Amino acid sequence: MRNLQHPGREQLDLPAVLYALSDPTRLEIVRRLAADGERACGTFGLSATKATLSHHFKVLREAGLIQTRVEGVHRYNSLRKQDLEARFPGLLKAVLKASGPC
Amino acid sequence: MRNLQHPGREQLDLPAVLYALSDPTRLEIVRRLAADGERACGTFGLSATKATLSHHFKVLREAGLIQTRVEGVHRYNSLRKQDLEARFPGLLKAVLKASGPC
DNA sequence: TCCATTGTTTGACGACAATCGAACAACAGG
DNA sequence: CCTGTTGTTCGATTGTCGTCAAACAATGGA
Repeated sequence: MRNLQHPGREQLDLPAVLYALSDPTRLEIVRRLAADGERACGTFGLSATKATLSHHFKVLREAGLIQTRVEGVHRYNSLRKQDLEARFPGLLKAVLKASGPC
Repeated sequence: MRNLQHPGREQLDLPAVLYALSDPTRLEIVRRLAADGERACGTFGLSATKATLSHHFKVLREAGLIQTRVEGVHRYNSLRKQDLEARFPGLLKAVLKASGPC
């Protein structure tokens, strides 16, 4: 549990990324990370339980959308903007723009 | 069955669009429509059965990605490029680019 | 009118996904 | 140590998805 798995930049899979983004809760997480930068899991104020949110973060992490840094008792999540831009140019920006004003 | 349902431009829903694109078979259909323009359902040479393909076309249609025109015994499908571009600027282009060379 | 073609619908099946409560693990501070 | 905090994992439930075969519908042509 100390070391979290993140796929490499070359392993990012487009269908998996699109699938991860197709859930409203996960899309909201990504929007906030894009707007506010790094955040701990518990600071999103979403209405799901801890277990459900942990599941969504896992889906996002395994799809390569976010990376999670462990520091003490917290997990700080951030968007993998550069990896995503390198692999899928313009995609993240288009999705964020399409998801409405921040 | 004569008149097919297509959502209006304003009704296009981003999670639904991303979900529709997150299946490899459906993504391939979209890629070919983008490359070749209008095509009948049976001309894609995909390995799934008629029933499965019909299901995928329905998902794409109901998400607003394609429109289907009935002519005789054929259903001609085309990408709703302009509606998609109006609602989600840059998204389709980024997805197509990310999905590999045509 | 009969038949072949094209695509949809139905019903079924197995696999997977979203959700939750409860138990667990790791850590920080007293 | 003990305790509270933060987040993960487990087990179970409920629902959805992708897939297929079979039946059906609509059309055009022989």
